[in-house]
Amino acid sequence: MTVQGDRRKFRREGADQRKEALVRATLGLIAEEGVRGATVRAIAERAEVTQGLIRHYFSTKEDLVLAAYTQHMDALTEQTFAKAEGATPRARLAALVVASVTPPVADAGSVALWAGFLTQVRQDARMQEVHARSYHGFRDRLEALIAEVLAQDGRAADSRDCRPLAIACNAVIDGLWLEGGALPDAFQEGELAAIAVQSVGAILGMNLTGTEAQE
Amino acid sequence: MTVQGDRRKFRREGADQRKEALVRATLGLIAEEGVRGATVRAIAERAEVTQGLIRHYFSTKEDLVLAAYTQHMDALTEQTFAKAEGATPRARLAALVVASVTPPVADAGSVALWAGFLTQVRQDARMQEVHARSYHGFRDRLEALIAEVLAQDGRAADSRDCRPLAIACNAVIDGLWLEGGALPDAFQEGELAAIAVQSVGAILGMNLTGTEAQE
DNA sequence: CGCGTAATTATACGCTTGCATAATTAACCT
DNA sequence: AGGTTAATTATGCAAGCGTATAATTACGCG
Repeated sequence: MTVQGDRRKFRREGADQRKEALVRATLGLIAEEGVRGATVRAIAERAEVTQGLIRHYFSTKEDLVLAAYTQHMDALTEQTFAKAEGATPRARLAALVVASVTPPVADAGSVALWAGFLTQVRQDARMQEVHARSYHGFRDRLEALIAEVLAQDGRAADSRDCRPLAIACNAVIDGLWLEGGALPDAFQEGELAAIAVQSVGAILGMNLTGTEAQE
Repeated sequence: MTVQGDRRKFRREGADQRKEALVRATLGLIAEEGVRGATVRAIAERAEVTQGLIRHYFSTKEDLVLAAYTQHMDALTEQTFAKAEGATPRARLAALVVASVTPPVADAGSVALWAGFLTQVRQDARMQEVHARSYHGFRDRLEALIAEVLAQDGRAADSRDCRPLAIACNAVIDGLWLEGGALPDAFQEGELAAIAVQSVGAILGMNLTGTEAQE
């Protein structure tokens, strides 16, 4: 004769699915409510489990946040480069630039997420590592693409020349990404994309406008 | 016969001085420990008062944070433009660009502060207002300076042309400011400044290099 | 000099937080 | 089938949070 209170029914799930659900819940909460809103209880509720389960999969909340940060940054880079398609290197670069300042990569939630994590990046060595890896990962791929574009034009394309260009292009992209996400109403539809393509073209000394649609 | 416990001695101060001390303590804590570390108790301790006094000057902690944010952003803009001196508009622009990506404007604390506040910007209408005012304040002054520079070269300088240029230049500056602050060890001394001057020059279609030292 | 009052301290309350631990139960194994 | 065990829930705890309120005290003013 069991007491049979109104104890909650549940299904057992694989560790990976549960972890991912918890990570998703964490990201959603930080994006919408800020780091402050991402409490253990709120995360559990959004993932439709009870709070104790979090401890079963992540030995501490810090670990969960680290996992969430890693996934978010990886997804951001991947999402951006996935759209960098085209016949010519120049077209791929233009497409990449446009994708960087256009939803879903550039939106208020992504920026809020990024900013929310930055605080913890300064205090947690593991977070710092993910941050550095993510930044360099993006920039190195950007530098490689820039090198391709320059080579196509018969211009010097070794790293000494390309590195500062990549840093500069990355900065414009980041700046516009940030401002678009933090102040969405300050710009017209497509305005940021046009400015981004124009500016990256200027920095590289070539005309990139229109190339994202070519071929 | 007073009980005379070891009650803390204190000095009375003007409202302005106390408010400013509390604001300074708040900014310092957010920069160093993150928003999480800026508790009422920690702020009071750093300002060398007891926590009750905060409520005497700010009716809520939110108000204190708003005051701190306002002061920080205003100081940042002011600090930057204060260094934008020079005989020619071109020299002033170059100096402004360099100052934007050089300490004390660009440093880890300032960036951390900015990121820490961004969360609250999305949730508090008053914070949002300060954010928008601060961004546009900086960009409008930048646009005016760009217009001067273009006019000197005999180029068109109305707002339709200058606005996108100002947005783009602002973005490079912000991007480099951000990356320098968030990842200080990834760049060499002066590297960001050189890239910034180079890139802004490219965007505006002119050579800005070296002008910050001229005259 | 002593009185009044605003500035400051002291204390406490109710809530939320992250984390620990014990009780339960769904699903797999033979 | 039924026992085993890992996944999940339920409950509790100590610490820290922002805020409220009452008790003190420094200081200007007559």
